[in-house]
Amino acid sequence: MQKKYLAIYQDLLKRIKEHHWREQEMLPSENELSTMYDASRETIRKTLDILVREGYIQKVRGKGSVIINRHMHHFPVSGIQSFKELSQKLNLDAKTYVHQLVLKKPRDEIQDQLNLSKDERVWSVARIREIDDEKVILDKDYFVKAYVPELTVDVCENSIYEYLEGSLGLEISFAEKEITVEEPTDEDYRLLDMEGFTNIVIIKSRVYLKDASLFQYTVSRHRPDKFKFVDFARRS
Amino acid sequence: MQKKYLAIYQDLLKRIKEHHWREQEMLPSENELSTMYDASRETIRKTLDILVREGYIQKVRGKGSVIINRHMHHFPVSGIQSFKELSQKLNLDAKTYVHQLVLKKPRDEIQDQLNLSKDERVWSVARIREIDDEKVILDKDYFVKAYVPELTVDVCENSIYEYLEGSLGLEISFAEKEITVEEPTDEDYRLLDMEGFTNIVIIKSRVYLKDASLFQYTVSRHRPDKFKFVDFARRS
DNA sequence: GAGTGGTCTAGACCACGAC
DNA sequence: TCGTGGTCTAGACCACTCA
Repeated sequence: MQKKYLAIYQDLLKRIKEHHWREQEMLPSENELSTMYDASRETIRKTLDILVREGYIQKVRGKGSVIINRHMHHFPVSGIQSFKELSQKLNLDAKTYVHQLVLKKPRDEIQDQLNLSKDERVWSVARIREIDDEKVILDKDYFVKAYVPELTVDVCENSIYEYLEGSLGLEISFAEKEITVEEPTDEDYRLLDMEGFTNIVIIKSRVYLKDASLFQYTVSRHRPDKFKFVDFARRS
Repeated sequence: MQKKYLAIYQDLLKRIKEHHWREQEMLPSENELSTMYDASRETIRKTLDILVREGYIQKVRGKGSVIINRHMHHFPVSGIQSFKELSQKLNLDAKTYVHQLVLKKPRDEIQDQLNLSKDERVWSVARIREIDDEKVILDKDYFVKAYVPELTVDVCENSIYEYLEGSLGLEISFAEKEITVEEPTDEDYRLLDMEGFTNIVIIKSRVYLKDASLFQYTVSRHRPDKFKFVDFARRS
């Protein structure tokens, strides 16, 4: 049997997306849902927790669960997503060029970011992303060889994540990201169509697997006009 | 009695921060914790869920809960925080100047962002933040009068959030944020020390209360060199 | 096989909101 | 007072890891 709380979650999510309830309207109470889905109240609460976390509903003590009007649900751009997933969702005219693909001992900064021992090697990939025929993103990925033994230009051109999760069976779990804005380097000017822009948005990520091992470090450099980030945050 | 799962959470968090366990080390199992704290396993799981959500531990099925090495725990800059909380945590030399404080019918964009009816009024506050004697942030806040009946220059100079949560008893619950980079306006050049910078980082937020009502819209404009954002994201 | 976390249950009591 | 969500329990079975 598949997980009950996930099945209920998917059913509720579907109904929410189909506007089965208006925004500001109340969901059925936990007890009602419990009867409706033939599940214990704790199981219902588990599914509602997901909807709360994802910003679809807000629970109000003594009243019920309110459907939230979420402006930003239209821009599904946060969280952990591959460039391919993203460009498909947003229906972008996107191309990827592999600029570099080598297996080597990384320089100190990368070694430090990935907590590597002296002699470990990493796959170093540099890719240029073209959107609407403009080169606007430079992605530099570093994968620990212990987790990713092989990597080809073909895979890098298509989708590394599809390969990692599909063929290698790696399970990505969480990531830390840091966003800053800096001056472009010579390399940025050389590889990207910077037009008049004199700043570049830098997203540095450390990506972890399900067993909490760190396997990837990425530096993604975006031309500022093509950058947008959305976030949903709960207080404490 | 205070909530048991929160008490346990705080105790575990304290121990983690005191490096009671090394990174990569396992926490005691859920059954052991259950005995240690005289709590049911479900209660223990509830406290562990918080630690997982906040990125302190990662659970691994069949093994246990691993302490995560979280580089970014040193930069507590994400989530919902007031400028005062932030500057205190980061120990900044910061000052705030109130540039404008008026109660008025907002312009269309604001009315739209706050889902307001025709005649509702909002407090419109513009504040300039100075860090290390440079004016680098321009904050424009809009508060729905129905929730914030009164606002004074004094409060705006100190901390509006302290006033809202302390004196008014409002409970902030969650926020949607959107980060983009744009060209500075004349106003930015006039009010901020833009030095040579030709871009500005814009953070737009909608802030909601515990009952899911939208009460604040904010546009925060940062000089790019003084901007940094960190994020912790879980996959699906 | 023993131990771990993941799911699920039925029932209890509490705090809060609405009437 | 009644219904809501919030906390907590004791116990069950499953899926997974490791020796």
